[in-house]
Amino acid sequence: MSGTLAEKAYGALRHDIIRGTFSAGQPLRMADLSARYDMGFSPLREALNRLQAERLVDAVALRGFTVAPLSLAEMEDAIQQRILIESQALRAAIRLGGDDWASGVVAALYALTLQVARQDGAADIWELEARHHAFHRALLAACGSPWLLEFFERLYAATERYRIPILLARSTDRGRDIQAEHSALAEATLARDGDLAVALLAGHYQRTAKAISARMQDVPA
Amino acid sequence: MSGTLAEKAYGALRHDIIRGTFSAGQPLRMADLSARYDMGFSPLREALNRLQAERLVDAVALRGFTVAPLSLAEMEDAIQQRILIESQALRAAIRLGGDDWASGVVAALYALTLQVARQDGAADIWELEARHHAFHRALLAACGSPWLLEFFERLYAATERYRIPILLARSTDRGRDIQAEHSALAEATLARDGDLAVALLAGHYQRTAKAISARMQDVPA
DNA sequence: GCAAGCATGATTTTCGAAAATATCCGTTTG
DNA sequence: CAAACGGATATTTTCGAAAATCATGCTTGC
Repeated sequence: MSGTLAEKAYGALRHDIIRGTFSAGQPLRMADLSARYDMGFSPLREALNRLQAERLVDAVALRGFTVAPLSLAEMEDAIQQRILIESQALRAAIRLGGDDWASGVVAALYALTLQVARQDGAADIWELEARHHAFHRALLAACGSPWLLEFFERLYAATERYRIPILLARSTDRGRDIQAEHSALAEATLARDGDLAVALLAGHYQRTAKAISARMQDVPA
Repeated sequence: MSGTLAEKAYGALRHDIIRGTFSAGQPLRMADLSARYDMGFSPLREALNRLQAERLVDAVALRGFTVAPLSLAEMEDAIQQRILIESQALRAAIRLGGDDWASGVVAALYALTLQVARQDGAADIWELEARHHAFHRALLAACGSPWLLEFFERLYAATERYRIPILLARSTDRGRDIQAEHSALAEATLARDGDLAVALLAGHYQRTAKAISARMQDVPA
């Protein structure tokens, strides 16, 4: 029923890095990880190598692994390329998507809206984040290009690391109604208005980049 | 002076997969690899995990690794996304590149031309391929985006697997002067004519896709 | 005083065997 | 006869220890 230990290690490490359990730049020592996840070195090293290929961890020969650092420049690059990749994918999905895709978008937006409305404990921030990811993935699902979808996942993971501090601070971005942006984006998409949808998507991400940038300069570390 | 065994394994396996030493779909058994590369399982598994993250090998839990299969659809997708990624990167490089970048392009084109002129033994096909890769990389080097450059490398590796059979067959593509295409592309780039350069780049790749497609239907296996 | 050399301990990397799981093939059973 | 079962073999996956390398701090020599 369950997969291998290496797969569990990959999932757990990826989660803990993206969600900020391990801080950027922190060294990941084999002995510590072995104790934390209760497994030997072999599955851990396999997971770390996969994460290195995804640029979530850095590795130096004979000096082990560290969590990949965060930088304003990398974040801005990642957001800019997200706009490029996702604009292309969104136009393709609008062109190719059928009813299954359209109803998937509606469902994902609705599930996201439900969670946004629930303003209870901070624990649900992770559920909110999962649904946010699912919504953006649903928009592109019908694009027909495995490569675009993979690049989307890579860039989403890269930028999620930067968004977590904002989510945790619950800073309701003065004046920004993110859920309204999501609704408008979904509406334009379902109306098959590619130009408008892409414009809304780009605006959405540029505002996100601004918010992250502002926060990173406020709280450098 | 040398790195770890895992790094050697990664480089050797990547080379042997891209260059076609291992055929697509072939299972990669640990015992065989251990004998072939003269090392234990640990460094091999690390290399295979990295290659799995790059989609050059497939893995199924407890059933080991196989060389990722080739398909016409994946090739066409990869080429289409290369056009997207590299067009964006080329425009940025034209905008941002300085003298170092420009002379790098000239040097890479010249080195490629020298090798094209040498029509000697088939052994030099690999040198030709290395210089071809270097030329395309040089065009984009100044784009300023690590993410675009990484996607370029990923897609280049993916499409190189499809081009190898054509290179080996030395089929001089009836009527196609590839080196003239490279020269024209470099010329437009150095003249900072983004629109022309991007158009030439797209044409270059679309013709390549056609040639691969034609060959794949001739020689299905 | 201070840099270079050298033990010492910490950490990563690799190996070889053991454990876990899959695959094959002959047998049995309905 | 087909399908399910079971044992033997092949293969992957994981562990624990050994080997290799790095980091630290002390000593030595100038």
